[in-house]
Amino acid sequence: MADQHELRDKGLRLTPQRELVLSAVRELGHATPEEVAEKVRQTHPGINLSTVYRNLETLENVGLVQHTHLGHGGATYHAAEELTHLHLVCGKCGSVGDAPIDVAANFVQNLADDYGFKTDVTHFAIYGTCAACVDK
Amino acid sequence: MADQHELRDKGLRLTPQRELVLSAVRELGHATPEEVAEKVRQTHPGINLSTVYRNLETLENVGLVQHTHLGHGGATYHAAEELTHLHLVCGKCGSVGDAPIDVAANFVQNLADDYGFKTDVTHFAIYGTCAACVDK
DNA sequence: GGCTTTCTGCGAATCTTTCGCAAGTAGTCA
DNA sequence: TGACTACTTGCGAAAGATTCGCAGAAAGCC
Repeated sequence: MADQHELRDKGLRLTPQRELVLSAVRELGHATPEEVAEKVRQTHPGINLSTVYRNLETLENVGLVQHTHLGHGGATYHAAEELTHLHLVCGKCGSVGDAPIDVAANFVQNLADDYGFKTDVTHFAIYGTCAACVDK
Repeated sequence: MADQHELRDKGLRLTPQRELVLSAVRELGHATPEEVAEKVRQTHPGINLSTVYRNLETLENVGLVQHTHLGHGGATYHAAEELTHLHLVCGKCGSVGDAPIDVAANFVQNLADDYGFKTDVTHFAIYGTCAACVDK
């Protein structure tokens, strides 16, 4: 794990808290700030929620993590390198499925062609009803 | 305006507050609860924010309005009959553009075919960078 | 080792949304 | 029209999420 280089290269100080926040995001796949804090507390019990928020923001500024809106209110964070799928959120059962970004390829292309809009499909979840709930 | 029928037909009582909330949503196109409250206060200064929230929820339950996530945290509300477009939110300048749902037609189809997922494209905004900001 | 600047922890402040409760009122029935 | 009941409103408080200010801690640099 070359956290040391990654963080230093971005002009950030290397603190235990910061490294832990970053690796928690990577391990969790997607997580709310609250979940990240809980994960980090397993190895560093005293960490403060404010610190988690601040580090998520900092890491996002330098491009190491990104957040996505999965619904309700809260954002969830991902490691930037894992953002290769989009999220299918079911409004009925609340499940979150994944789909490769390819399925959106021509949608993205349409928006680019017709509106000059450069879409980041991963930023917002795709809302709807999952197969299981449709069948009911 | 046949508010009277619409609301009564849904089994709701016809209160000035409720009518005003509904017509505010219709006039504003899309608006946060706070904006709806502000609009309603122009004609009914004493209205309480809780009342706005409760009415938006009630109106949503009977299908007269719907909410969409445009970003940050808050939801924005639309009149149900106007939900014929999707929202293109620019992460740079914050502008919200519209596009007909047709541009997403084959994306929606892909998700249905491959995942059995029935997509409601209007519920979440589409995030990205608008033409004006791309050019910069 | 000492210095400067950036972080962290902590508590308080904000903001948004929800709740409980008592008073008000729309719709209903005689 | 007058009373009755159930649904609504206003208000204040509560809850949850996120941000801020500040003082002490510690990372990186010489």
